[in-house]
Amino acid sequence: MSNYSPNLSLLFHALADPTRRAILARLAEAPARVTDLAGPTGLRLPTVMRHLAVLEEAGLLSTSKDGRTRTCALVPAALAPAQTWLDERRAAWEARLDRLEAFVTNATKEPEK
Amino acid sequence: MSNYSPNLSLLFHALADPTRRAILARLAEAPARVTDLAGPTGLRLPTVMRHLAVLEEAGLLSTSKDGRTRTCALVPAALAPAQTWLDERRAAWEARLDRLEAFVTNATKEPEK
DNA sequence: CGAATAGTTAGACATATAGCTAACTATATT
DNA sequence: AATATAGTTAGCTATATGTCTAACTATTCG
Repeated sequence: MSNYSPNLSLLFHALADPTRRAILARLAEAPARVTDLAGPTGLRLPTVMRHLAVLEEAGLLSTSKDGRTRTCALVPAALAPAQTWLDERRAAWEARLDRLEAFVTNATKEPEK
Repeated sequence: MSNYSPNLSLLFHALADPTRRAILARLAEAPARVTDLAGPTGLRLPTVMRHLAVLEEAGLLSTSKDGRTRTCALVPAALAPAQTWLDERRAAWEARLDRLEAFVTNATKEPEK
């Protein structure tokens, strides 16, 4: 619909993979090199690189290369759009439910089926 | 790593598609039949059904069939795991950043606390 | 009954995703 | 200079995803 938002799609897609969430968890402790991230996951370097590319496109991490090593670091603020979306939706949805319940409660006089 | 959670993957994946988010937005107004959901999206019924299956697997909506029509309704509480995950991560990540900044600041100026 | 309506199932198809190996570049280390 | 280390690029494979059409199963209605 008119509610199109490429950022949200990239963000949620990036977060939808357990390996990527594991990478983020690892980076929450400290910035790390690509090899450091590959170790715990048991994946090959090129595979990890793909995940890093997805995370970076979503804005969730930034990388910098120094000599032959690339260091990856979290970008905490990148979560904001997802949080905002969830907060807004949930509030709206629950408000709707509340109104519905109020309506049903008021209309308790009609049996059916 | 050990933080594996299939629910989160299903949830985030379900939310990663703009069409599915549009369906959720439509359902936020009121429960709707499958055909009602197909209309605005411009998609065919089978396509919409697939999206509904994804959303239902993620727990985001529930459906019930009455006669020949199926009605879909939101399950607002289903967003909770995603919200919790985001809140926790973001808090932890920013706390880490703060500690880092404090460290850098302390390293260049007089120590406090 | 017979036709219209709502949904479902099955299958085709193009693209995307997640993983791999092999081979290459660039930087340290010895 | 020779070798080891860190990363990158290219390309293969299998599976998943999003979309469609066609054909089938109810249900409802004139």
